[in-house]
Amino acid sequence: MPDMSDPFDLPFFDEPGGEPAPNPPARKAGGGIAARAMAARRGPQAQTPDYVSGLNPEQRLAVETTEGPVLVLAGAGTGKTRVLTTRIAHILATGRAYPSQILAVTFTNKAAREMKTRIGVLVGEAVEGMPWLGTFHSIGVKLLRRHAELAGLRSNFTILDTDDVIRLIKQLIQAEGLDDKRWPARQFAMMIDGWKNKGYGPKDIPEGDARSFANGKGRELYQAYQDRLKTLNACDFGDLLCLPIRMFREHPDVLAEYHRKFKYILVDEYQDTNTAQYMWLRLLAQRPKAERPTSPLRGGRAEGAGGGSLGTEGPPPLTPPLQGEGDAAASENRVNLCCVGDDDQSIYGWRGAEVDNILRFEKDFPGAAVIRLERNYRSTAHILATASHLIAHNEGRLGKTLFTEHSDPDASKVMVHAAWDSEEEARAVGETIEQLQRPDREGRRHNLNDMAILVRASFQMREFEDRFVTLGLNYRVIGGPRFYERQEIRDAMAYFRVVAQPADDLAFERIVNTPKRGLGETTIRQLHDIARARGVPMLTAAEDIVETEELKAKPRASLRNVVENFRRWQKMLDNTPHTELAEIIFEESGYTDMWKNDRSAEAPGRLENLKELIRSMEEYESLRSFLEHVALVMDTEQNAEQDAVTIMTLHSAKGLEYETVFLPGWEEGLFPHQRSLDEGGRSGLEEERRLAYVGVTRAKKNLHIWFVSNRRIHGLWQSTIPSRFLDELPEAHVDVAEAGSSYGGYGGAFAQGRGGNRQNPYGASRFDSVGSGNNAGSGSFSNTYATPGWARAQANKTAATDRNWGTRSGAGVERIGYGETDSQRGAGRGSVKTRTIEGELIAKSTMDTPSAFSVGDRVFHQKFGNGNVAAIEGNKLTIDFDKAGQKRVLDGFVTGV
DNA sequence: AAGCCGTGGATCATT
DNA sequence: TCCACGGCTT
Repeated sequence: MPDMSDPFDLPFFDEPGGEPAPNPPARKAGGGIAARAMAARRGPQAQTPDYVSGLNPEQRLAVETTEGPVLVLAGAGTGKTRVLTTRIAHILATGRAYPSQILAVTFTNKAAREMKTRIGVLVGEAVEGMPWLGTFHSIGVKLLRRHAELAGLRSNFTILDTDDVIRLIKQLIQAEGLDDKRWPARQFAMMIDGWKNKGYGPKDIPEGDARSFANGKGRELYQAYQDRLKTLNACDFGDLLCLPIRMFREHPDVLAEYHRKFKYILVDEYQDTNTAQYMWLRLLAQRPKAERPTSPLRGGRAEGAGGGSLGTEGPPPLTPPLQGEGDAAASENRVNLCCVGDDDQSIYGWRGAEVDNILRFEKDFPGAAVIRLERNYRSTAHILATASHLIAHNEGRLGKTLFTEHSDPDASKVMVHAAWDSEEEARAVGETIEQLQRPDREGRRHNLNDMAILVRASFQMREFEDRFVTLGLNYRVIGGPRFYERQEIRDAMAYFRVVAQPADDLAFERIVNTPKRGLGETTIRQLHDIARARGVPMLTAAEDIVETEELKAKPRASLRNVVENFRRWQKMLDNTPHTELAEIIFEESGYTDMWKNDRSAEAPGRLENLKELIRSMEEYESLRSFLEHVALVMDTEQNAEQDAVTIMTLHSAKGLEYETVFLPGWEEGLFPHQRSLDEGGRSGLEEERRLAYVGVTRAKKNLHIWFVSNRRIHGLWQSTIPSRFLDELPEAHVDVAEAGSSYGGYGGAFAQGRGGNRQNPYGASRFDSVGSGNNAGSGSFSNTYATPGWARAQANKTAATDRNWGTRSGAGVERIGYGETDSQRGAGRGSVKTRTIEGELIAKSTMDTPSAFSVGDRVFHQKFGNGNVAAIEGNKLTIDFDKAGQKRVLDGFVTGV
């Protein structure tokens, strides 16, 4: 919600004069929050309010434990949002607080929107009276607009997007006389973001970080960046968190004001909080008398250099002991903080999220109630068991086990499928989807809207798209380039920004020569210099310079025109409807003409987007409030109108659910992603596993997991081995699909009914031979292994497996979760009936893929011809080719001669 | 101002 | 392999 035009709370539901609210609001006759609250008070224990009646006992506990710190561990599909919204409704209805005394934070705008809507439904009222429900960033903006001067800004400051930031940093790098190719601005922008996520100001960054960029001038550059932001009266996304923290630290009186104000604090997706967000929360949640002997805010953290201070001018003091509210009643000191999250769904560590925040909650907030929501309402028992079994392989969990009370005897097991390569994978998934779409015996069909393909990396999407286009299957991709990131939208926004904020130099620079007006680099540079020298905005500098002889006639006339345009539009700002003004700006600036004259394929779409932009502006009351909205809300609603399969990454699937979910690409290197393992080690692997857990728990009824044995990565075909995660699935709940008839993949099966599981703490999850009298598809596998691919896979695997058993296991390599049953292994190995999946053993026991070749082997490569193996590194061979010289190739591409 | 070429990079991606 | 970007040419 935009509230730039109304920087203060809507008075409507606000607490009278900021005084505490011991009593429910008595104003506002009829309906509404107040009336509900009154009703609730009339009969305190008389009856259960209907909003809690549908809750299960744990949920109800989470809703009704309003006082003191509470951690709600909400497993996937356990009604997390319901608890949060009901809890708020409960607080309101029982008169514990006014809407404006509740601080509720989410990570995404989508989550905030959903909560607003749902609270609205519960309390039967639009939730305009919840002014402090929003994302960390939007609440940060609100705080900063109120207290801008305390943060060194003016209250009409600009929020820069990533694009602006990069351009600004680039200028700074060049100004430092550094090579902007050697030191990419984008990279530095990311570093700054990382620092701000940790709450580091320029003074606080680790020496190593400072040295690693810009010839060791990292710190100076960061400082220069902050200075520049200040002069521009601007801040970046990180500042929206960091500046309020700094402000609270430096102005305890202001902080105390908010301590008095916020009676209840709620946090969604707590496992995703980063260090800065954590500090922010701690500041707001801590009460003067709370005992916090080891608060990290006081620099108690080992790695928190300089106490994690944020200052740009000198290390800010450690949080002073907060006093002055001394006489408040003890109950006033309770930290009524409720954090809701799921440590098992923490998948944003790479973005600075600290799972540790949630793991540490009970230590941080002594006496915290921890409530576990484990009753799952989403998935079948098979899917839940699969998810639980998988995630049990992680260490350092708070520990939850999802269960369901609804068992469906007809529920299908989780299916694992194998395909030869990714193309076949796409084809097979497409086929399955088409099959599901056909009406079943009872004439029901599966909607495409109820199916999703969740990939690990976005490059996987293309193959599915290609295939679906061929099939004429509707699909929608979530997470592509976003609306507000499109060039034409950014240009348009830049025009608006210069009109609304004449000092916005970055916006000015962006469009001063768009469309082309003959204002080239030299003119801009001149403007820039003048503006800097005089300390005025570039627009002002431009206004001055056109009155002089400094510019040549052409650019001078052109620039004069630009200045006149902007001055005119600025005058219209207050007395012209903003959508109308927008159209005028597009017309008069020549911006629409620019695209009309553009004959490229995208041009019509861009014009369409501009119209869409104007349409979306209608919802806002002013240009300013629209700008505020866009700065914070970078996404737009997806139109879910037509029936279509959804394709998206696992990351963007968090929080969603589908009847049927496809999880392709479960191969070592892709999932878990190699880079995660390289950079994150064990914790990287665990985060990947949580990602797998998120994927599995998205499915309500049907789950299909796929892996292929050949995948093209960076243009090279690589032979791959099944993901270790496959092996971590519980055999009792998983079936391996038989090879599909039409796509000639290879299949496999679980050994069922071995009853084993004894040696394995998790229960064996063993892909094994089918030749042991199990039921699954008896006898139907033997005819599908005629493809060359299968043969090759077998050959490679056998060699690798032998090597593996011969050396690695003997060398004490960890074999997680494997029952040691040699007889089974012996039976399976080498037999034709041993399914590919046994390749799993390799993934399990070794981190790399041993090659089937040895140094000195004579080999043949299709492209390079014959050669000798010179070195082996995993599955990568260095080969001296007779003709082509030395090359590094993957072992899958050569054959022994 | 448009087009060609060489280079580098290539998980996830909110605000 | 393939794309995007920057620098260069025309």
